[in-house]
Amino acid sequence: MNSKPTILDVARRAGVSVGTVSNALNDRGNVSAARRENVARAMADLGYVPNRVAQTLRGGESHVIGLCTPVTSSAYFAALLEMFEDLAARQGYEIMQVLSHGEPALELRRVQALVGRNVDGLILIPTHDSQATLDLLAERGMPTVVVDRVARDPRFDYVAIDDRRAMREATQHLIGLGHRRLLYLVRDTRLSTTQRRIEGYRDAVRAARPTVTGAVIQRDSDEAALARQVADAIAVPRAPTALIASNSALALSLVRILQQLRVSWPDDVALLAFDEPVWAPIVTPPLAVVRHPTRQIATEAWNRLLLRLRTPDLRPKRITLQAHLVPAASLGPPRSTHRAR
Amino acid sequence: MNSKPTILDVARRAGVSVGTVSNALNDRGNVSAARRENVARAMADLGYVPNRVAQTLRGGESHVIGLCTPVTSSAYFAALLEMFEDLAARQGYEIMQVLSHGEPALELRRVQALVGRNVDGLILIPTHDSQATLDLLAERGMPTVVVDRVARDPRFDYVAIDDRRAMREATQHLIGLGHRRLLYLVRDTRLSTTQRRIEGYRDAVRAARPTVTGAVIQRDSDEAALARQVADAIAVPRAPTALIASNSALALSLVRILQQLRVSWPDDVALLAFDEPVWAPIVTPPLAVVRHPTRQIATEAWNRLLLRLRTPDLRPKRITLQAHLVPAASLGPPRSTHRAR
DNA sequence: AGCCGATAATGAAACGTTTCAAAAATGCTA
DNA sequence: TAGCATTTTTGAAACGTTTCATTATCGGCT
Repeated sequence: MNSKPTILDVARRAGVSVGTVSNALNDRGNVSAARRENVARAMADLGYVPNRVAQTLRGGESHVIGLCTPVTSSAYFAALLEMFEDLAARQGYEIMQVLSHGEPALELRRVQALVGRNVDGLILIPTHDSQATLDLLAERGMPTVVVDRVARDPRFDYVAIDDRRAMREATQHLIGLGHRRLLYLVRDTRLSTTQRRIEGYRDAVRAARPTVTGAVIQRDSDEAALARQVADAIAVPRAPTALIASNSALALSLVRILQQLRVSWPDDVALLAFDEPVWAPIVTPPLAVVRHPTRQIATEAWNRLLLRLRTPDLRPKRITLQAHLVPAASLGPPRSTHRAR
Repeated sequence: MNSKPTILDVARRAGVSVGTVSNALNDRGNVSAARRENVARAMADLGYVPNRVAQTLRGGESHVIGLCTPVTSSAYFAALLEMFEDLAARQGYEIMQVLSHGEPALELRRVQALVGRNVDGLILIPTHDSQATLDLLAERGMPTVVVDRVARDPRFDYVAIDDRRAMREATQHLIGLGHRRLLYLVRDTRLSTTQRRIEGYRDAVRAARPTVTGAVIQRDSDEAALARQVADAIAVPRAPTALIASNSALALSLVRILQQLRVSWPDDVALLAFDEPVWAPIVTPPLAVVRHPTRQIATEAWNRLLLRLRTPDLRPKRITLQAHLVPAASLGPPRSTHRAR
């Protein structure tokens, strides 16, 4: 019990030197079939499991990839983790995940922990200000792929969706349906993701001025305050006829708030969410969303990181993916148009 | 760039020996204030980060806790991970998560990977048959807390909810509302969690026999097949008046299916889910659930594991927590009773 | 000034691998 | 069978820490 046989134990039992065991283990050439056989048996008998820690210390490669995300409770991040873990497992890597809770200082500490553990590379979903973290990583020459959410830093690879375009197209779609007064709900305007989405939104609104107006409401996670704000925005005479939530969590809040206010969609307002909550198809009526290409993001980021591990001085690259509108019954023409018919 | 200063570099720069740096770093006694100061400055200048790998190799403790779960895309597991990560970060640990996808063979391989990485301890959410994994862990004397889902193995600590009781009480509640024909949808009957829930369900049904009957439908993730089965079950003359889904994913499927069949709740059937999907409050009408005490599970498991790390030969213990019914509008009296009024 | 007991600082061993130069064994050829 | 070229095998160094037995330094007392 509690035995941890080492390579030395194996060597003794097989009657060979540690060097030979190591060679057999990593099947390098130069080990005769007989020895190889002996060693294999000895390993099996003892239940030997190579000590990755020692391997790492000696060899320099840990075969651990760090993953730093704000949280995991969001379905999007959980899905990313899951995909990375699968990719990793297939290729002899482990994932070590660490949470920043969106706070720069905490992120730095947690990433430092990863660095101290000799991760081979890192996938980072940054906070609104990851400068310190990025500086650390650049200084250490840590292979890193940044996903989403931050102004571009020329030292790193990026995988991101084209938020601006996706949001512009979504907004145009709403305008095309006849909506003239829009309202966009966002949470953290410090995130470049949010900023780019707002830009896209404004692009579309601007192009249709002055007929179309687009407001933005910013709120942290205080749902009660958000509820008041939404209630106010909707109560005015020329109220918005289409509401857009910038992510799933916000969409959940918004739906709850509208239900409480007894505002229904698409009759009273059209409803759209950026990011795809699992429950989009089952609210009544179903919610239209802008879908993240999650799987693509994960594979692109992973492939890029692995490529960079093999070829460290690759020139940093930005990989941009497209997110698309998935229409559903929550979209409809504005009420006035509706009536006009 | 790409510099990885070691303790030796720090020692040189501070003009002391490596031993002293180590002492200063882990502030052990016997280091004069002056030296301590020097060392601190040298570390800051060089951007020194202790190499955890070397520490682990020498010291035996890795300060990494392994976490093996079936998936992360379920909100329940994602929440557990998140809580563990927070607890870990606070106490100088990292979490290394690994996914079994519910397959015993894969689980074994992934857990072996964790063992090879010298994790100090392990939190395991088993598959339907984790015997091989548990044997491995027991043999290595790996401190392990098992969460949920498996027949008890006397060698390990357990944290689980009282599925049987929770399900019995939930079922009794439905019966109390007047329901006489129940239908329980489950996914994997090989999981002891599922089995115990079914037992609880049967307990309640049996106690109310012969007035009350309770059927069970088992289905893998094939939603189309499930849809047919549900449609059939509901089409018969004396159809069930209350449906229960055994977890969130199943609840999502069920809601979708019922919507398609244009069966509404609570008028046509009462609806209840074991496990709490985020969307429970926003489907119309809101879904009643049996809520997992997720936070409690996480803290109990974590505390127990840390206790066991400090005191290895603790006697294994089973910690049982209660899950409670959270009523909502999806529960109502059966249609017939309804009409009778 | 010389000693003594504390307190500080040092340096080498050890953790479990991999790697690599060197030694040993083997096979071939003449 | 001696000599040489290969192929196997070996043993020790190295990775970056911690630990611990030694040694050095210091302050306080006679």
